[in-house]
Amino acid sequence: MVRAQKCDFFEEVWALVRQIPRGKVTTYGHIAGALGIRSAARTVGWALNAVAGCSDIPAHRVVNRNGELTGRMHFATPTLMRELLEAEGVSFDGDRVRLERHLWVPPLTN
DNA sequence: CTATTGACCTTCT
DNA sequence: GAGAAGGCCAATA
Repeated sequence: MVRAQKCDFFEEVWALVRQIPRGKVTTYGHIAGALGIRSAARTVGWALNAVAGCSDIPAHRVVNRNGELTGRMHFATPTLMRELLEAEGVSFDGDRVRLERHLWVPPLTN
């Protein structure tokens, strides 16, 4: 499928997102930080966008540092992201996810 | 090939 | 404490 050469960065992101347990959410910064780069959070979003609704990557479980569903506009519908999270048992505070209850930290990859 | 933007975060002023 | 700028990787124009 994807030539793991120029997109190896994406693979790492997908690997972590894929490991996110149901009913939990993680943040771009934690993913980027787990990969060794805490500043490349932007690129993390790109990786998700590349597989948003096209792969087994639950991109809806990835939110920003504030718990806002920033990428909902990139989904099929602007409410799809929230619907999916709610369907998994994730609590919402207004338009934001309760990171205090569903914040999942990814394992540190070497 | 260069410049700009993009689902962001960190750090300095 | 708040605001502004920089930085990371990749894609598009």
